[in-house]
Amino acid sequence: MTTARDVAEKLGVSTSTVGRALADDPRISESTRARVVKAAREMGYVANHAARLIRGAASDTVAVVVPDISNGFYATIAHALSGVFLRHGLQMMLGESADDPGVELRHVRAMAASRVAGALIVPTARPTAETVRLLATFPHVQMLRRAAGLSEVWFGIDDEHAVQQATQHLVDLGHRRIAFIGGSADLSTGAARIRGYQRALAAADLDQDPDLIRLGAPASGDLGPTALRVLLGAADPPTSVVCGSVQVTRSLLEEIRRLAISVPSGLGVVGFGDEPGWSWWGPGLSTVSLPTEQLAVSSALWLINHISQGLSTTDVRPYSSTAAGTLVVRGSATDAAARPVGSMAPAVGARIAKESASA
Amino acid sequence: MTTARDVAEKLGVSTSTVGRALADDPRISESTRARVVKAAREMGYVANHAARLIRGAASDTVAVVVPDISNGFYATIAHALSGVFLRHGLQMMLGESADDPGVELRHVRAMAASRVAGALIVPTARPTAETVRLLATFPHVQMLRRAAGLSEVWFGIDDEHAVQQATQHLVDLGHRRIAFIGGSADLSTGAARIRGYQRALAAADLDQDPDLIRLGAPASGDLGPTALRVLLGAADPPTSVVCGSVQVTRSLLEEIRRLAISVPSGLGVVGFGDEPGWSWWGPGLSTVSLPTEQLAVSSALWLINHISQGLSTTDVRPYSSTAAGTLVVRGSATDAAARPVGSMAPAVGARIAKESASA
DNA sequence: CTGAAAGCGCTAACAC
DNA sequence: GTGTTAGCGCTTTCAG
Repeated sequence: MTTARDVAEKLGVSTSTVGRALADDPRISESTRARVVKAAREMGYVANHAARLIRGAASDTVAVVVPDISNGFYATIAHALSGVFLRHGLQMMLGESADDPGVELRHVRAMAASRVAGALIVPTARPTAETVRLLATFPHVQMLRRAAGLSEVWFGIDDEHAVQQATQHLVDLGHRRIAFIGGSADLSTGAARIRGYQRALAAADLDQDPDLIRLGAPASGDLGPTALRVLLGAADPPTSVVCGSVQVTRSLLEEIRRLAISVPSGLGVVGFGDEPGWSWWGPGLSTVSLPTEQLAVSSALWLINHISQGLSTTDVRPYSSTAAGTLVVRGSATDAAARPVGSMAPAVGARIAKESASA
Repeated sequence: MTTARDVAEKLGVSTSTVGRALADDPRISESTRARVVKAAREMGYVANHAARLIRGAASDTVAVVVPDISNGFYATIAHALSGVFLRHGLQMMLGESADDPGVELRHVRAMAASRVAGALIVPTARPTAETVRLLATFPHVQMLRRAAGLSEVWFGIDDEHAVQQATQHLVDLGHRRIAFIGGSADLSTGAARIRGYQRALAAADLDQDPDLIRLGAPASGDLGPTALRVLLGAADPPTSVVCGSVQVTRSLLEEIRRLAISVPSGLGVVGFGDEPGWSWWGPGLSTVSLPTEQLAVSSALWLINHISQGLSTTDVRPYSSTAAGTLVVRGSATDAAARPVGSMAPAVGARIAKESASA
C-alpha cells in the first residue's frame, strides 16, 4: 500500500507537505498541491484510516446490532439507518446477535476495539455484565427492546398499546376466548405486549385463561406453529389469536396455511407488524402496522447529534421515544358471533392429532 | 480510553509486559500475568484495534456492498454472510449502493481507507473508474452481477437458465404471447435473463415481439406496475408475463392485486426468486427459486480462504461459480388454451384507461 | 510556503 | 522474565 511517505519521496518533499496538500491546507502553494495530488492519484494513495484514528481523529463508523437481518422488520431498520449514515458520511458495522448474549458480547467487543463513534443496538434479553461495561464506554442507543444497565436512551414503539389495540379489536368483534402468542416475558417488549393483551381483556371483564398465553424464544420460527397446535388441540380452543411479534406472525401465517385452517371463519387472527405480502395472506391480515423507519431514523439522528456534539458518555440525559402502531383492519378477524364458538377448532384439532399420529 | 501504558504505569511495569501478558506470551510469569489481567479488567482496558492495524496486523473486517438491504433477497445474503463471518471471527461493514455508482464509490473508498481484509460486492451496472482502481487493491468477490474491471472471481446464479425455465413453463402451458419485465440490459444479470427469455421463445419458434420486453432500473419499485399497465393497455396484450428480478416480481404482485386482475385466468405470471409470502399470493406464485444462501456462503468461504492464505491481490485465479435456480410450480400460470387469448386483458385495459382519466 | 520532529497505541526485535 | 527501543502512517506543533 502506498503511504504518504512514498508520495513525498517520489516528489522530493516532506510527508507533512503531502499531508497538507491533500488536506487542502491553504498554506500550500497551488503548484505543489497540484503536483502532490497528481502523484497521489497516480500512485493510488489512500490515506490510512487506522493511522488517523490512532492520532485522535473522530471515528466515522457506527455499529448496529440486531437479532436477525433476514427478518424483514430488522432489514427495514438497517436500510433506514444506512440511508441516514450515508447522508452523514458514516459507515455501518452490522452485527447479528441471534438473540444470543454471547454473540452480542463478541460484537460489542469488536465495536469497542474498533473505537466506533457510537452504536445502535436491539439488545438481547440479558446482556452479559461485560457487554454492559463495554457499552458504557461509548455513546449508544437502545432500539425497541430495553435492557437493564444499557443506555438510558431508548427509541421504541408503544408495545403495550399495540397489542392492546389488537386484542381490543377482537373483543369488539365479540371474541371471548382470545389467545396470545408472543416472545418471552424476559424481553421488555415481550412483557409490555403481554400487558397490552391482559389490559384489553381486563377492560372487557373477560376471563383470563393462562393456558391461552403461549410464550417462547422470540427468534424461534417454531413458536407460532407449536403454540397454534397446542391451542387448537385443547379442550376449549380459542376463537381467535393475537400475535406478539413479527416472527410469530410470520410463522403462524405459514402454519395456518399449511393446516388449511379457514380464517376468519375458523379462527380470527390479528398480526404484529405489517410485512410485504401480509395484505394478501388469505382474506388479508388484520394487524398492527409499526412505524419502523421513523424509529430507525430518529435513533440514528439522536446518536449522530450526540456524537457531533462531542459530549462525554456520562452526561447523557435519559431519553425515551415511543412511537405508536396503527391497527390495520383487513379480513383475518370478523364477528365471532356469526358462528358457534369453537365450531371450527375441534375439526382442526382432530386433523392435528391425526397428523401427529402418522408422523 | 485506557491504554496499555495506563495499565503499565499503574502496575509499575513496562507496556511490553502488559502487551505480552494480555497476549498470553509464555515468557511472562504467572503472577505478573494475573496482576496485569486483573488491572486491565478493572481499568476497562480494550486493545485499540487501529493501533494494531497500523502495526501490520491483519484486518478482521470484511466489507459487503449490496443494492438494497430492505430487499429480502439481499437481506438473506447478508444474513448468510454474517453467519460465516461470525464463525471466522470477522466483522461485517455493510453498505447499500442503491444501484448508484457514486454511492458505491463512496463505500469502496471507505473500505480502502479502512484497509478491510476483503470485500463482497454486488456491483452496479457501471462502477466508476476509481471504484475499479480501488477494488483492485484488495481481494474481493463479485456476487450475482458481474461488472467489467472488477475481480475475476464471481459467484452467481444461472440467470439465463432461470428465466429460460420460467418462460419455457409458460410455453409448455400453451402461451404464445409472453411478456418479460426485467432489469436493464446494462446489468450482466439483466442481459442474461433477457437471453433466457429469448432462447425459450426461439426454441418454440414463437414470434418475438419487442414490445413485450419491458426493461428499467432494477431497484425501481415502479418498473413492474408501469410495464404492466403498458402491456395490458396495448392492442394485443400478452396472456402471461415472466418477471426478470425479485424487485419486479414484488411490485408486480402488488399491482396485479391492486388492479384486481385475476390470475391465472386473466394473466399467467411466473416470478423470479421466492420470497416469504409469495406462495400464498393469489393462487400461489409459480416462480424460480434461487439458491441464495449457498451463493452467499460460497462467496464468503472463497474470500476467507483467500485472505487466510495471504495471497497477493494479483495472483488470483479467475473463478466463476454458477448455481442453478429451480422452477416451483404453483398456481399463477395455467393452460393458456383454456380461454380465448387476451380474453381478460381488454377489460383490464379499459379499467386502467378509466383510472388514468380520473386521476 | 515548507521541513523536522514528536507522538498517537501498539508489538516485536533486541538487550539484559 | 522483563525493560528499552524503534517504528507502523499520520497530523500537528514548532522552526525556519
